[in-house]
Amino acid sequence: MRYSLEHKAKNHERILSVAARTFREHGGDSSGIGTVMSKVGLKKGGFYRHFDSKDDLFVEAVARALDETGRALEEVAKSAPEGQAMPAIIERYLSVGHANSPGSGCVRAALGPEFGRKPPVVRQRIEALLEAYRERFATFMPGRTREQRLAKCRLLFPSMAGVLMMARVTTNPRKREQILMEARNFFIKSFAEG
Amino acid sequence: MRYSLEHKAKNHERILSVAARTFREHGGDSSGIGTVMSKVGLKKGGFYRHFDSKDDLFVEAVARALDETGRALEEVAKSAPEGQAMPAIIERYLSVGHANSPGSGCVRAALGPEFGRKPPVVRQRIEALLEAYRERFATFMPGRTREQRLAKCRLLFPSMAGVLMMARVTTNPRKREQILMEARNFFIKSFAEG
DNA sequence: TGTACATCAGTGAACGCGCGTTCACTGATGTAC
DNA sequence: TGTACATCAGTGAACGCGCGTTCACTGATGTAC
Repeated sequence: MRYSLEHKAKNHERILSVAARTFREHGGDSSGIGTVMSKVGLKKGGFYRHFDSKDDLFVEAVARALDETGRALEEVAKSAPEGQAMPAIIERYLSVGHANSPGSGCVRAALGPEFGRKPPVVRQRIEALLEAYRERFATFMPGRTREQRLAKCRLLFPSMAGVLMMARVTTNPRKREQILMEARNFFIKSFAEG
Repeated sequence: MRYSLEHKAKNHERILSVAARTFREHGGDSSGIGTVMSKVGLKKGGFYRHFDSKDDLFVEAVARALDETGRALEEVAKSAPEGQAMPAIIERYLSVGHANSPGSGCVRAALGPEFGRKPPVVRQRIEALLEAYRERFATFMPGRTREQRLAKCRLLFPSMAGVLMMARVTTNPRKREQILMEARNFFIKSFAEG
């Protein structure tokens, strides 16, 4: 049977949303199309009416994840006191809550190494998404020129992603909190002041 | 037929060495036991005479990788001029050469997110390996107390791993070099001086 | 020193399973007349 | 306004493939006598 345009758009959204979460939780290589589709309530055969390939879904899911987490961080920044946007962003990024919920968190810390293993075409699409993300956050970054602010973003977000990713190895919640606290202090000192 | 003890030890080493490379190059989830074993020149059925499970191999391969790269960085540190050990380590870690060869590079930047997805028993073994690694490099880190030097390692290595991992997304070699250069400057200023 | 036997690294086949992708088919909806 | 037809989201089955793990079997080596 044929379905309405809204119907298709709604399912497209659902696939993206489920994929963005599942990929971040279990890794892109370990998340099958069949699993994603059945979580949506569809059969895996229907997948190719929505996406060209798994890599295509992967890029779209990364975009979706960056958009979700970017939006959340922007809100944090905007509701922070005058001049405290960047510290607020860092505090939130390096929070225990973020470390404990990879499925709804930063896609770099969850899938970073996979990006570099994708074929060049895919990598370029992801690169463009990350570039847009930096543009989005350069606004909140102190610095004289736009290029300086962008360069700081190019350094801060990957660094924090590395810390978050490694904090997730620790099974002990106290150690996890301590690592994150030390990192928050360091990055706020290095990027949000002076 | 039965084989000599040296024969077994040699094949055990070969499996570890191939796995350490293959896992870092393609990801642990995408590297099969069959592939690893056939690269060694054996059939996959023989794998379980050497390791309990794939997760067991994973941990041993991580240990192997940390040992290889740790050894290389130690040499860099030891042949650096007086007081320049840490800058030398940072320069090497954030080099184009390292970014271009994940298969023989830092296992954090190659497999980091996978660590956090492993069952607690596996994660604890990896945590212990990372702790030993920090102890190894705290020696070269400036700082008054042992705890201070360890804390700096806990921050520096994950941060650099994040930068390296994200630098690998860029397809453009010039951009890659620039990101790494900016990061080298930043981390040397933050960790190797003052 | 020589013989009998136990060990066990490696093989080859099998287990059930999920993978990404393709495709003929369905039937309600949107479109053209 | 009513009818005929094209569209296409979703199904269900199939494609060949590799996955992690198990196991009966092999035969040269190490061990015990």
